Amino acid sequence: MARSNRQPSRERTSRTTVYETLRQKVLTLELPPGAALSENELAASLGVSRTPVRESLILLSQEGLVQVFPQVGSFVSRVDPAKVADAQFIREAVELASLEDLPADLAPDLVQDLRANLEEQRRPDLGLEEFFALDEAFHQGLLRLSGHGNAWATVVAAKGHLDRARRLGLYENASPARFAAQHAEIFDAVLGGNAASARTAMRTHLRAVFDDVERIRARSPELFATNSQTVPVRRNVVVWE
Amino acid sequence: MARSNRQPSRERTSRTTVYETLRQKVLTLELPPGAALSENELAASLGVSRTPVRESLILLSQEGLVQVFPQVGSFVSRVDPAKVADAQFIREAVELASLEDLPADLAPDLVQDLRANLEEQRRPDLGLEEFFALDEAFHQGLLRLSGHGNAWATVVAAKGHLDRARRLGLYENASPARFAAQHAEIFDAVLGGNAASARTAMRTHLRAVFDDVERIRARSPELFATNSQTVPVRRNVVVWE
DNA sequence: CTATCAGTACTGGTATACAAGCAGCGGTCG
DNA sequence: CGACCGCTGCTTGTATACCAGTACTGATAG
Repeated sequence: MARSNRQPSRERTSRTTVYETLRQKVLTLELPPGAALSENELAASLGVSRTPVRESLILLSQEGLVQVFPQVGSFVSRVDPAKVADAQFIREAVELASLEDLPADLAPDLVQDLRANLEEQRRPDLGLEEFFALDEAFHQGLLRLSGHGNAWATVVAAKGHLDRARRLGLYENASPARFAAQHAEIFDAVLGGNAASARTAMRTHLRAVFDDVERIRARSPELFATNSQTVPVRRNVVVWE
Repeated sequence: MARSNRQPSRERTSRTTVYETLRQKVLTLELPPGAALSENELAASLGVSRTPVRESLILLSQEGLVQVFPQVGSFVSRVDPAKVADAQFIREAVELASLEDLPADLAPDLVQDLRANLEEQRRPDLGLEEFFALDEAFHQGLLRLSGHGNAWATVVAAKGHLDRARRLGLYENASPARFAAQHAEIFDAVLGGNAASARTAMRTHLRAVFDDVERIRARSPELFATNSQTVPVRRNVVVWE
């Protein structure tokens, strides 16, 4: 067997790379909702054994991004509108609350980072994935302003379903410019110390994508969970060679 | 053909029981912060193989309750004051936000549950663990009133460090009566439709334990993480028999 | 033709074997 | 005496073997 580059020195284990790879593929919809994930197939394609793959799937399962049915199969979770709503509620609660804790004088370096971030968002040739990365950094940066940057990890863990819905929405109308403008509006209100309008702008912004979910659902229902209990279906194993 | 309502027949796996057992022992401080967790020892004592134990430790590690150092060992995380603060912030944000979403007419059955819960909390011979269980149910019940019951799972995942600090505090003064009274106060304000006083009462309540953390830390510093980088130390393996 | 029922190939769950790294002990050599 | 260095026993990481359960397939009986 070909032995891959062995370098498990510290913290960089096979499991972490497999986990990050799979998580990214799920969030970017490269692995679409409903896709079957075979531990054996993933292990073979990633060049590792079942163990790290399996442990990654367990982690993703705890995040709600993957569903594991014993003796049946593992599947990318369909986007659950209820979970999208939950994530929306949590995110709004946390981000709005952080605006209340903004200090009188903001940390200059954090402000500078946010400014540069907004500048990047205005680039006309921005790709969607680039915009998502900037968006993530922007919102985490806002949390940092009030000293609650670590809370972002919790928000991230909860908003997997929301993120996939967001991507579905952006893949359709593909207009990050509108969100970039909203970001700038929030930022200006924060800089001006106008807490009330910052709250309003933030709430408007966070609900913009959320309101699109039903529209997307009507167009691509197969990506969403049915209200009834999700049913695992083993796909036909028809291989031509 | 009607597809049979397939429910995950074997949700009860070794891993889930091991995970729940370990998590409970960590939260109740039966496994105190800093304790060494050997996968082999745990497997032997629980009567299973390393696999489910290991997978449980990975899950607990993702929750921040356990730290795993490759090739060194696994340890129960020391209570991190920063994470306690993060959990406090998130919990306060979510629970206060839910109060804003309370419907005009509350669901009668949920109200009845909460009323019975509060009645239980008044029992004079209530044990600490019983009180904790009631406390959890009460707060989740409040979230349910506003239709955000599922958000509790996210709060639970984030508040592991906070819970351990709470237990440390309660083990000392052991007066759940004060918290029970605060619960009743919140509930009365909710029933009366007085959103403002409900918010105030909730905030006061949630911060009561939090303010005790520093006092506890002064008395039992070994249970808390040092601000400097935590250093894993392999304990001496001296066994007399 | 239809219904039934084994066969079978797959699934994830668990147990086990082996690999690689860290720390302390104690002998050895300068 | 002191620095070094391999031995030893532990740790977690990974690979693999085996198990129980499930669903599709296809032959077979009615």
